[in-house]
Amino acid sequence: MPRGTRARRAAIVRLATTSGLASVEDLSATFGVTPSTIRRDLAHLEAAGELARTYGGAIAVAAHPEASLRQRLGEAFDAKRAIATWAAAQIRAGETVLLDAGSTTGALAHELRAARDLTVATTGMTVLEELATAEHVHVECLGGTLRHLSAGFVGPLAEAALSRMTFDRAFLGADGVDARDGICEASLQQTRLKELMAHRSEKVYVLIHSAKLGRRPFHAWARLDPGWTLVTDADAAPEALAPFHEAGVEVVVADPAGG
Amino acid sequence: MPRGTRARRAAIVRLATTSGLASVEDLSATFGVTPSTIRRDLAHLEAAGELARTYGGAIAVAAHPEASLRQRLGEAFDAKRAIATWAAAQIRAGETVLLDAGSTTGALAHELRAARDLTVATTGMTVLEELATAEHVHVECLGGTLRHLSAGFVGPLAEAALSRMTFDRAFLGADGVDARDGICEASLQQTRLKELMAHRSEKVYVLIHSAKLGRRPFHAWARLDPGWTLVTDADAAPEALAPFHEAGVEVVVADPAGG
DNA sequence: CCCGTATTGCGCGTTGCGCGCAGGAGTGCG
DNA sequence: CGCACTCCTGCGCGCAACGCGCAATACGGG
Repeated sequence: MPRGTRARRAAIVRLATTSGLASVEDLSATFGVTPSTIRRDLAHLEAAGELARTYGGAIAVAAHPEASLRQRLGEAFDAKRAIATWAAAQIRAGETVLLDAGSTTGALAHELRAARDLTVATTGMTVLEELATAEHVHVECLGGTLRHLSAGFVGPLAEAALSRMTFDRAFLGADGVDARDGICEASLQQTRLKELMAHRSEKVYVLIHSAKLGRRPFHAWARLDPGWTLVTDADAAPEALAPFHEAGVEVVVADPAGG
Repeated sequence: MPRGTRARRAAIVRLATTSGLASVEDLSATFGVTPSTIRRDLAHLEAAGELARTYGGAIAVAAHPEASLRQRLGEAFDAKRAIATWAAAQIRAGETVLLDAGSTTGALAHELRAARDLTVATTGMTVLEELATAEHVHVECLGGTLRHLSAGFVGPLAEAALSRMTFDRAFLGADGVDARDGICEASLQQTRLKELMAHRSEKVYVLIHSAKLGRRPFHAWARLDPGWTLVTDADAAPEALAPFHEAGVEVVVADPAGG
């Protein structure tokens, strides 16, 4: 193998997956080889499933990695969909609901795309992306400072917007949840916002997949007033749910079949 | 529109996204139209970011189409990049800038992803998506009611957030622009917001690709105070720019090479 | 050293593509 | 009702990109 072939093909994949698109002409100029060679490279890479050919170039098959969020969307997909399906079924026509940031609330938004006569307010970009093309859903973004890690909004603008609205139901996510301490998050800014969200809503649901139950990864807590509902998936261990029952929290285990 | 065009294009998207791949020949046979028509359909759908063209057909774009990728697939990419590159070069370290909703401002956001010591406020989802993973850029979302068509925010929440901030520079998009009347949009809600955005900013730029110059597609206008700058691309006809020169508007023609 | 394998550049014929043109269907207006 | 306007459609043409075969070249093992 003439030297550099392997490296060149790897570089083509890297270029294509970072910029999304790569043209035969550009690649040819970049590597100092003829377009024929590039075409052959692309044919190889396409056969290997690393790229897709286009007219005049190649396109990344799975665009940017964007690991953190995409992976979180990927993991526990079935559990999140089950939770989201149950949550979506609680919502009545004409209501105004509040969706927190996070992948589980994003899954809920996905279920609501076909809804009509519904107002959704949110602090999460995943929710916005799901509902961006949902023509018949009225969407209010609360705004605020973008937290890059969670793709959600926090801070004064979000709090100010919250003070101008109330909601029939709030669906909150969490990094951890405890029967007495409430919701656990990485920062007090987030927990203050979640407390506000809960206070502005008639009914509060905490959507959390079973692996996060009982976890206490951080030390900022949002206390919740009695009457909230914990929604989790069927993999939840009974002993993990017991403290919530004892504390008088309503516990819902979402059926994967979509009940 | 001859009946069925809309339905056929929707069906093409469905076929492509379910089977992953669709050829021009097959589609032509399936719908009983000529390959030319299918190619035009695909061109439309590609510009809308719903598909990617391949040699002889089309391929489904990833489940969650990456913003920047959709933009590259979309129309007038080179022009928008040229405008965005010039605009990005105007911004100084430590500034706070305001980015309107729209694909051109999305392209500007793309150029700012690697920036440091910069605060970006925006009403556009394309901007948010571009900067979602830009760790070192401080992003403020103004919030508001989502306009599904333009993927931007308008209304009271956005206006309230604007009243709490001021900016060094504002970069506005437009559906049309006129030397005397200012910015043309589909609704007065949008134009009022743009007027507010302009008033809250030291320097105002209108980013608009040349095809929109002189177009008056709607009848809601945002008047701009003197001193604003029109930024367009090299395809702009001199006679289209003349009225702006006469009105004392600073006109910038962005060099595609990236000057 | 020799040989097999993989790669490269080049020229060829083929194929799909974009564009311009003309006709037709739907829409809004006087 | 006619008229202008817009959008979609089919067709033909020039062109760009493609795939393929050929000969030359580079690398690695026996």
